[in-house]
Amino acid sequence: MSSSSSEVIGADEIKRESSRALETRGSVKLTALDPAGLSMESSGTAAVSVECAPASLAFSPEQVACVCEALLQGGNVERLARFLWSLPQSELLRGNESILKAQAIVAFHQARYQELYCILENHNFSPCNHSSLQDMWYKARYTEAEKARGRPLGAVDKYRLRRKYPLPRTIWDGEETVYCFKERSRNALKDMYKRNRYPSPAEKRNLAKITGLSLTQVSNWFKNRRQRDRNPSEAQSKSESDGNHSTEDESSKGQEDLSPRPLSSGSAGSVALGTSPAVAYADGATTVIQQIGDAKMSSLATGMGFNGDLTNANSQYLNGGAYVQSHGSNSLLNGLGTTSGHFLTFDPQRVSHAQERLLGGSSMSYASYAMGGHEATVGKLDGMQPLVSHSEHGAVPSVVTFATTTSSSPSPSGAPHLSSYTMGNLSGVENSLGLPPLLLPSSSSAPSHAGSAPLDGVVSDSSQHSGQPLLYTLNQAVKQEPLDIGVAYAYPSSVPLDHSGNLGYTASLFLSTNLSHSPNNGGPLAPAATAAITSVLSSTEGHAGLTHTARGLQETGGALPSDYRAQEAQLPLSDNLETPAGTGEGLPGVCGDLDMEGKELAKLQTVQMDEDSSDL
DNA sequence: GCGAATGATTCGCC
DNA sequence: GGCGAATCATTCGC
Repeated sequence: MSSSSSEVIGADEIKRESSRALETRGSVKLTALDPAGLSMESSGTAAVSVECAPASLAFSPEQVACVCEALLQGGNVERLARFLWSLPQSELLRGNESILKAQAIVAFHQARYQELYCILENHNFSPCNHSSLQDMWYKARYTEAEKARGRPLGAVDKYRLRRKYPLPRTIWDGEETVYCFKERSRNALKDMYKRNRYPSPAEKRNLAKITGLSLTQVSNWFKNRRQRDRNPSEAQSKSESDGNHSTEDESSKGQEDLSPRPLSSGSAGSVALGTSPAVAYADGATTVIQQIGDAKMSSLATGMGFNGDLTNANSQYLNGGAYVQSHGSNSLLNGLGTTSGHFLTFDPQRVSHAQERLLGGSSMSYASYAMGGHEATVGKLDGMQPLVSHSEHGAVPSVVTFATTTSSSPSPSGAPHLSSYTMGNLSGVENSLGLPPLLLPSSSSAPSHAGSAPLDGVVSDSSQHSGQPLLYTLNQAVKQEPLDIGVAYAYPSSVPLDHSGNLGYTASLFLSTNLSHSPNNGGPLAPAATAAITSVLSSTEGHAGLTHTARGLQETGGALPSDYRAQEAQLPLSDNLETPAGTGEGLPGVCGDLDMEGKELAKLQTVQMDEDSSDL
């Protein structure tokens, strides 16, 4: 608990205040001065004042969830626990996922593992939470076992625990993984390998996107596969494991043919070594690519498969297991004058390794999925309107203002880095910045965004802040971003309580007391976090379900880091939305698969409060 | 516990 | 930067 607990109103007091307000129904004016801010006076004011009229005295479920998310991102479990404790039992029993997740994390952190297991086993969680909850599930098992055995667990011990305590289906999609790779991913890799042992970088990227693996994993897989194919003994074992159907045997035989070694052997074009054609289906017409000699043409075949609409290729790949391309091949083969039923012959023996790659690559026109898909979302989103206006809206009955600073160098471990609202360009800004009002989609003007697009809609609004671009992201969850901005800024905002109708002073008070500086309690919650939560709490009912996350890009430190974007791509999206996979080091995802990097991010997001966490 | 299978890493080469 | 080779670490089945 914070040393400033004498000054900061605790959760119990929040409850009392809430009850009192219930009785009086009168106007409440609360002012809390965070003593922690006194030390910050040199760089800014830390006074937190709250004035609010209790339009309603309870959080809406969405607001509770948003606060939970924000506190989760902040990483201060104690605050989260206090907040949960302050909630009425009815709120806890609603089964809101964010609350459940928060409860699970608190239980995990407090080593109440049975409670954790109970929560995880008895509530269905959305896929975007699976990864972190799975980590929690296993880590709790490990910790229990370690305590029971009194010694650290080895890899095998952990493996056996994982087998002993399989993930509940509530936090697992049910798809089996073998050696960390899902079967469908492995099939996709094998299928590609049968066509081309040396996929181009673009093909690897596509595979990474399809399989949900990282580019490195894909490359490693091909490298290992080639290496073990070259080893006769391993080839035997491989054929044993892979020889489940005739095509495998054929390909296995062809794999020798596919090896780079025979490139210069034999008379060119005279011997058809790999005669089994690669067949692709183009809009119903069959295009056959016949492999003659070293099947370097397979590169083309592969390119054909992935050419065009990767999204299509993706879904078909995953759904069918077998490789089917409905229309992508057309665009590729256009230049070759292909019509249905044509045979394309190709003699790779005349083509060098590099030429082959070049040839294959030149024939393909991959959509740029690198960051393009994500960046494309950066732009002005119509239908946005200021939800929180400046204080000149005097008619707004309630005002929540706080000014604080980050110049006290937030602690690297405990300081929450919720940068849901961060500045786009802080260069040259010394102390305080006034943040523009948050933008939220108009409920009437942007109906098409409801439930889908706004979840990852990034809005650039350069008009609000001296021409400096600000990005606002609307997400389902407030995300944590490691952002250490060495400047202070203030966020004045009006809170139209009459919009939400149920933002009670409890919320504001909670913010004023628990979200303000509390350096002895894990450090101050970043102003960005506070601003985000405030924006959340000031949301209207029409925006319920959305966490309004205003986030900017800090240009001072350079461009948005790639992992940031990667993480962005992991945002929970509707199932019908394509997740723009990052470039390379993949992002399989919290919502879907995770690449290693993404997993780590997800882990960090959820279990970072575990300070002595070593094996994450 | 053991061995095989598999993914990841390192190193040298081109 | 990608590749092959060697090697390590982990996963998996027995």
